Amino acid sequence: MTPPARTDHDARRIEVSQAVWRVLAVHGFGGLTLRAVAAEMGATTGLLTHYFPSKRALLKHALEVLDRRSADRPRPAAERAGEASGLVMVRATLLDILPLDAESAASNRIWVASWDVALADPELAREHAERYRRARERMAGHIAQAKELGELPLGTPTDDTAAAAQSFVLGLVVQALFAPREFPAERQIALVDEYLARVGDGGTAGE
Amino acid sequence: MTPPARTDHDARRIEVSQAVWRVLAVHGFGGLTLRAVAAEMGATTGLLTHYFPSKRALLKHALEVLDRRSADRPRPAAERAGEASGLVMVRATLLDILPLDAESAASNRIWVASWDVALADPELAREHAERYRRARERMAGHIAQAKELGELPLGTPTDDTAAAAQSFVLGLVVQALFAPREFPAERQIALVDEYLARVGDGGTAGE
DNA sequence: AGGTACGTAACGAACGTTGGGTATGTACTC
DNA sequence: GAGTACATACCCAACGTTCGTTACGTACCT
Repeated sequence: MTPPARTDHDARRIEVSQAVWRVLAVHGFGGLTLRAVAAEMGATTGLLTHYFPSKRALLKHALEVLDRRSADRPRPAAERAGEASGLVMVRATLLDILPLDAESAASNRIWVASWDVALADPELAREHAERYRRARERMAGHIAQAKELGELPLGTPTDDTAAAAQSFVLGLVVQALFAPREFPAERQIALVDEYLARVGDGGTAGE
Repeated sequence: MTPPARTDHDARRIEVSQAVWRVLAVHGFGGLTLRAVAAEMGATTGLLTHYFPSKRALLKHALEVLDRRSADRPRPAAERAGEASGLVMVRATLLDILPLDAESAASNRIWVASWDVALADPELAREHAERYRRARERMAGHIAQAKELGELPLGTPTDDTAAAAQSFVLGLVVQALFAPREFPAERQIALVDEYLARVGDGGTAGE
């Protein structure tokens, strides 16, 4: 009656998700087929259907893994910031979104590509909206801290500052993906710092 | 030898493009099929192949139409700005990108959705990169004017200011598409104005 | 009469999905 | 502790559908 657990079910699901990931990174959602995923992991479509009842379920799981990976991935900037609070943390959060290396570029490519299917599917659109809302709230927390520290002016509502900052990085991601030569890592960082400097103008700490 | 021109060839191509447009606005690029387009315009796939040799040709033409439509569409803000120069023109250019009404929301949805296929297809990616580069250059022209007028500080390179501004609106477009309730037109405009006010800080005109 | 415009129908390929078939391991029996 | 029963994991093959594409037929205008 107890599940014999001959193979690690969850581990296999992750393995499948990673294959989905690799297919998406190269061919986008238009090239995401069960056969392509199966071939990518050296298996057959029968294996896929054994772990996911349908392609849609597979897609949803892949997006969740992508989300979790984005949340759990190494955040070099945030870690270097340590337990710093306020503006330093805001900066770290923004930098960790950007496609500064090949891996995060691949992640961002998939994110951007997912907007096609997400915008055409109400449920996926809702989930995406929720993700970005949470990201803004997280950012708003750091911004509120920065305000308390006097690093940011109090004039603008925290929500607006967070929405603006997220807009800025999202757009920068898109441009960097299409023109990586024009937006190398250093320039992306410089643009963020320039942006934060502008936002920080009017703060009371450094004056 | 002269073509009898029983029907207006170019007009039909535009008609087809508009059908493509309508299909894309609802189902995204994942739902773009010849049969869907044919059904949308009350015709058959035979008509489509008569005007476009392949689906890819149809897709490329649709993207061109989208580009041209974005360039030629009514620009309420820019027109109201008239022949104003400098910062007013920068503001108008930014506002005319945003999904402030249903129609421009549909356009933006298609633009965002096109990033999936574009990122997976080198040629389309190159064309997209070129489009955004041109948009930045156009913006840079207005920014340079604003600098001459003393409306913007001279410290930051014009290219960077343009890239930053474009990043900001692109990201705002994405967030507004996914969360239209949280980003109504007024808030989008307010965020842009807030952004421009920050960028303008340090200018010499108002001091 | 002749060529253009377009519908009709069919092609092969690829899609998501389903249903066996075959190992391979665990659980129970004695 | 060997033998049986059984569930799991997976491959393999095929299903019906839908895709892009092609060939062919027909109506219409000059």
